[in-house]
Amino acid sequence: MLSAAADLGYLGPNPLGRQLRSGRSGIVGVVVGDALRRSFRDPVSIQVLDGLVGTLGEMSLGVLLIPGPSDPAEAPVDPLVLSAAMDVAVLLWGSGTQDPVLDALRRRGVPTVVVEGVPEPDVATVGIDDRRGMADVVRHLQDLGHERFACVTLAFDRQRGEGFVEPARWDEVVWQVTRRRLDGVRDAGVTPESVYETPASLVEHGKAAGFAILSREDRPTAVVCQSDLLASGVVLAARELGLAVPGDVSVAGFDGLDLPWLAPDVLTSVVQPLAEKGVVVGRAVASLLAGQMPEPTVLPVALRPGTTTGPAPR
Amino acid sequence: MLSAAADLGYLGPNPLGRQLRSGRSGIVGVVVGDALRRSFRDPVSIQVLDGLVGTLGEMSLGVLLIPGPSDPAEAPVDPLVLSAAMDVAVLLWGSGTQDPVLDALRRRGVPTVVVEGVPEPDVATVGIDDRRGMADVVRHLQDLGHERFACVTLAFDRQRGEGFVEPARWDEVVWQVTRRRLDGVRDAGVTPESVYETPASLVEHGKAAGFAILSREDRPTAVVCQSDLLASGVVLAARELGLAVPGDVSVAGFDGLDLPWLAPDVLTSVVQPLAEKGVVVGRAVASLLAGQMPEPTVLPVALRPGTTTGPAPR
DNA sequence: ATGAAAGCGCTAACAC
DNA sequence: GTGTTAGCGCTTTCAT
Repeated sequence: MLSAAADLGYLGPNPLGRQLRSGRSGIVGVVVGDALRRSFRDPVSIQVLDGLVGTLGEMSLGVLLIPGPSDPAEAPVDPLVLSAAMDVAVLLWGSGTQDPVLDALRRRGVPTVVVEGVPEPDVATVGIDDRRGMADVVRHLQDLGHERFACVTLAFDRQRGEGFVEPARWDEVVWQVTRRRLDGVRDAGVTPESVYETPASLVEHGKAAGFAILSREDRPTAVVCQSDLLASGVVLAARELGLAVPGDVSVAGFDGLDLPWLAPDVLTSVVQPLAEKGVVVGRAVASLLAGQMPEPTVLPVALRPGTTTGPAPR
Repeated sequence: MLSAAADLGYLGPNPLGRQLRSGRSGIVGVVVGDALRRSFRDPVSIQVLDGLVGTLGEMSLGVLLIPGPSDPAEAPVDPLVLSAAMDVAVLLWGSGTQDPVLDALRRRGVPTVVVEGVPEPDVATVGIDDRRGMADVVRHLQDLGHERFACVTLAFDRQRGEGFVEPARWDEVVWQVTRRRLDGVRDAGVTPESVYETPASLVEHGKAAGFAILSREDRPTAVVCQSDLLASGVVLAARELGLAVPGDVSVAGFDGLDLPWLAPDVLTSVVQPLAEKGVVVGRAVASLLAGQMPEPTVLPVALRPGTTTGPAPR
């Protein structure tokens, strides 16, 4: 009988019918917080996505990739956000309040998990204690005698500026990750001598920042970066400028990535549990599907001292 | 009136209804040829995916990520392949004939684009001329006087072995990319002194291969690698062994990636148009949706001589 | 036990 | 032009 059906051209149950009937698509829309080409080059997003896909796969849920806002000029909301079938949405790298993507999802009534965003009552949130992690790494540098700091930050907002930012703008940071990590530095009682904004977490931007910061006459003794890729760019810049790390300048990052090509150095960094974050997001998705609103989760981070930080010179 | 509807709890048109009605889900299932954690760490897949997502986005199509076969022990076909709604499927890194994933898609009647696979009449194929590219880079090395070659290859099959492979197995390569690039070496008239299989295109595996190949007494003068990540691992291994590149050993890769952390070296490589490949795949998807079977496409590659290859020693 | 029917939310066709 | 209806393929309910 089954073979008879096959002969007649029946190709198996049509998922569309089941989906309409059940009201469920089995799809989780994941808005990566940026153009895909950038997100995908970012090991941080990748590892979170990996943990997430694994967890969702066990629940027979698929991941629909949705590009986040890319060019400042372009429409901030991808059409898929507006019209794709999805049971739950995940915003990786949730920006601040008043995110147009989040607003659109709210209007559609799509339950949403925001990663690294601001906790709000109607969305699930998963984040890390990055403010404290940043404070920890700055204190580590203070213990080593450092007093003159520069910060290399992620983008402040959709404009994605590149270059030194005057102090007046330090409090006008729209993107939460950038903001919290900058606040962490100040929690340790430090006012950086300079803050350099980068448009994205890439080695090349870190390198540019490193050249800009370290070729000044009055260069700082410690450079604190908001990501490991940025930090490794700064290390490479220092090496090319003939500066010893950490002899002349200490460099610290954030994320706790493996950076084999920095060998023999190991970057001092704040380790965050990336794959676990993906798993926790997956569990939050499951809760929302079950009609529950999970508690906001804040995962711990840990300082990992490496070989790129050392006693302040002189 | 519209606001009245909103007040009554209407949240906009339900995509599920439209999908059932139109018979179209607007979703393209992309089977990444590997566990996501590996694919995502691979800049090659990422760039193709980026070009693909961009092109599909313009057509209002979404990308559903589907993990490929990961562990040899696990089921070779992800449940999503069997039951997710999708209008077209894309197999990145299509293996050989008799791919269980492709068979499953055939049975479901899902039109499919295979990337880097074997052309077959009922599926669209997009690939590159990698066999010829490999022959070109080997000839480049021959012109430099090299006669003693080692090859570092991608995985032969799902077993993903790691280590030297005896000549008897050189013709039993299941995965087509590996096979074609190995054939390319022989097209140039070279029989490698040794072939080293790696389980995945990662710097660390290249490093292991480099140590194994270059610490032998009778080491070759040229190491030809099937990917840039593998090649850069070999370069790092050579450096750590105190060998000069290209003074003592020349190293060539494949893909044409930017590898800033290899600086000041630029890897000699065969450049393939990665993002363009994604765009071409996107166009093939569009053809299939329009009911056409696009011609098999083979994109060109180009040798990019860098600083990691030079005259053979002595 | 097996079988018939209703309805999920939409769109396209048709009637007013 | 505005309104009604049929049906996409499935699952669930209800009747046999």
